[in-house]
Amino acid sequence: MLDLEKYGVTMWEDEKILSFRQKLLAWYDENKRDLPWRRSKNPYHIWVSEIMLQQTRVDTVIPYYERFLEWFPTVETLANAPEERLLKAWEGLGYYSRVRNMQAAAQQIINDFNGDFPSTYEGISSLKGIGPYTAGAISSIAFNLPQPAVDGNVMRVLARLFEVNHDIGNPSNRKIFQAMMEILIDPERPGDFNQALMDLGSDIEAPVNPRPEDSPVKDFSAAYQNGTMDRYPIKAPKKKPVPVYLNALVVQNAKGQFLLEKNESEKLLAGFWHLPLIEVDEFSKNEELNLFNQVAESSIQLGPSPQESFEQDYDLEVEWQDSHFEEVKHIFSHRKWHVRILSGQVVDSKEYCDKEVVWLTPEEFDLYPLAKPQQKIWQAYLKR
DNA sequence: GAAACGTGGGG
DNA sequence: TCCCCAAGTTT
Repeated sequence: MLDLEKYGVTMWEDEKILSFRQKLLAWYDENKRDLPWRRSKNPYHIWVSEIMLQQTRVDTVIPYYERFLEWFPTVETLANAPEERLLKAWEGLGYYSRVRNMQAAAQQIINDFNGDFPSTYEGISSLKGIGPYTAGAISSIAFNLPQPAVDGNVMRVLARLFEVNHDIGNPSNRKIFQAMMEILIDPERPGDFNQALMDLGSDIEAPVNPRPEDSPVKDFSAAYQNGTMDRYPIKAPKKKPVPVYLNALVVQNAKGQFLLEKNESEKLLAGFWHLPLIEVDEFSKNEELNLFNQVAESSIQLGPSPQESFEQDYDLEVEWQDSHFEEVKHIFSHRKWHVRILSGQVVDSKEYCDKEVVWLTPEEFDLYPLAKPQQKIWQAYLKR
């Protein structure tokens, strides 16, 4: 057992702990939100909701949750879903490895657990994509096991209750909050206790504009009593996304079809389809001039233009258009894309290319999973 | 342990 | 516009 005193945390006496549980759960019973996944104890449903809720708001999740269970009503249907369908179900939600990991976990359940959702903390933890938070959440909510579910909300609430002087953004400090929760959690209603803290943390004890005076447990809160609410939780600022400059090539053939390519990367937006993208160091002001006037000259100094690289890589001959499109910007957690659109008509195609490409009419776009940047690029193209 | 991994809402 | 944030996990 972790020695909390070593981390400057003095745990309450037993009596105070009992009183806290009572106060918090009474508040939860009166104020809990009516959410779709709270009407179910089916571990598969709880699992789907918990994965979707990772780093994602409740309002965003609800429609995705409903549709996901229609498309994949059971672990088995999820295990056997084709990739395109899987990504389509998650299209727009972000952090797409979540759904890939879910499918891998569904296959684990079929193969290693005889198709039955594991009912122990250890078994649940063994599933792909389930870390300590999610294992605790499913264990406590679906199986009534006394396991803490320590997420950002819980750490923020606890940091204020106990004036914890450790950065909640540092993963190694998670163990402090885990140890506190192991003592505080209500053994009779662990799922409700965990969810009560999360509800409290997402609204009344929100990260910005909290209303601590409305908290049902303000009498327990050291930070509230000492007037130090603004100091907690301690959290280092995040790094800014790194700018990336890209040219998107929108090329159309004689049939009015556009070239799309599957992202074979295992990383960013893996498996999604996109208009071909060519990264450049930076946008230069004379780039547009290069296109029409100075291709040969610029090639010597700057290397091939994006258009030349594209025609070479895709074995196409393209007549480029002199169109100007609005720059598309898209911010990821770690990158900021600046995308310029270049458009043209295919003059000649060698009908061969080593990339996985497809020619689609705009009506057919819906059949393929397209992430947000691509949707933005297409909209900007249409606006012209 | 730091970095990668999406997107949308709100001040 | 910019910045922060949201029910994290994997590598």
